[in-house]
Amino acid sequence: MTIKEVSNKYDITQDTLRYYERVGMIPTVTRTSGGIRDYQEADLQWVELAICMRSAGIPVEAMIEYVKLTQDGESTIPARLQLLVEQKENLLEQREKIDKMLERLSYKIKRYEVAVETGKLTWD
Amino acid sequence: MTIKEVSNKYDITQDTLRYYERVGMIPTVTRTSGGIRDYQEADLQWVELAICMRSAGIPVEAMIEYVKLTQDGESTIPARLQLLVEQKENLLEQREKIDKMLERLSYKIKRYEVAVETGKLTWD
DNA sequence: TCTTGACTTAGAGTTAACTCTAACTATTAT
DNA sequence: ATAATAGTTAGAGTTAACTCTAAGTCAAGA
Repeated sequence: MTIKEVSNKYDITQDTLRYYERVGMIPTVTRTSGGIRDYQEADLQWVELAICMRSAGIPVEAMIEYVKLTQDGESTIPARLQLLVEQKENLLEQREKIDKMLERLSYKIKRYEVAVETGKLTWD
Repeated sequence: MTIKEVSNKYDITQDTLRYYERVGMIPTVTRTSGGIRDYQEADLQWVELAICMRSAGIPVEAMIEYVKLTQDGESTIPARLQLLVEQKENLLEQREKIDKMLERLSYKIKRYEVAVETGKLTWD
């Protein structure tokens, strides 16, 4: 699969795909004899993981560290486990913050809905 | 309340407090006769809202827009409502992404836990 | 009165995560 | 064979959200 196809498939720019590879957020992608990227299934799985992590807000740095560890063999499994557990905790924290804000928003929205209906702002 | 006290209370730098005010993320804070910030209860509520929104990942731009609308009287209530509904939808989307990643992380973590116990990586 | 420490503003600098540019090479269609 | 298209790298530029610096003002204690 060419970089263009991958770009379309995952709706991500070619620049970003090259950037992810360059900084080590995904391992080096398979090339053709001419040196052109030719994404294999394994490469695509890395891309997909990278996109998923980034969209959840996990920093590029963490992903780079994880990729490094996977390249260094099975002795790094405990370190990988620790890294993933840390990121999971971060995400749980972030979800807490979002939930808190969602509640607050719901309250304000209800208040404004009443105001729009009645023409008057009520409470506080 | 001085900026220092607010800074300590909410664990946010004085620089950031001034920045929030400067860009209009919170309305202008009450001053002493000498021009020094003297946060009143209403000011603190804005600060708290700003911190809550930012920690949930709502962009500064959206908050600025919201503050502008609140300064422009009750005629802007429908616009405020729309803004808040949009932000709520964004947060729900973001939470979805986090949940997806959390599931993925849990799966990987389980796999690595088994690997650490048995000394062997299983599945895929 | 003098100094210390907290405050002020304006504006420059930093960081993360892209995003773009330039100069070049390779592949494909005519 | 050659033009158009798509790819390559190295490195500069951009954006959001702070964060820091400089130069100055103000209030309280020795």
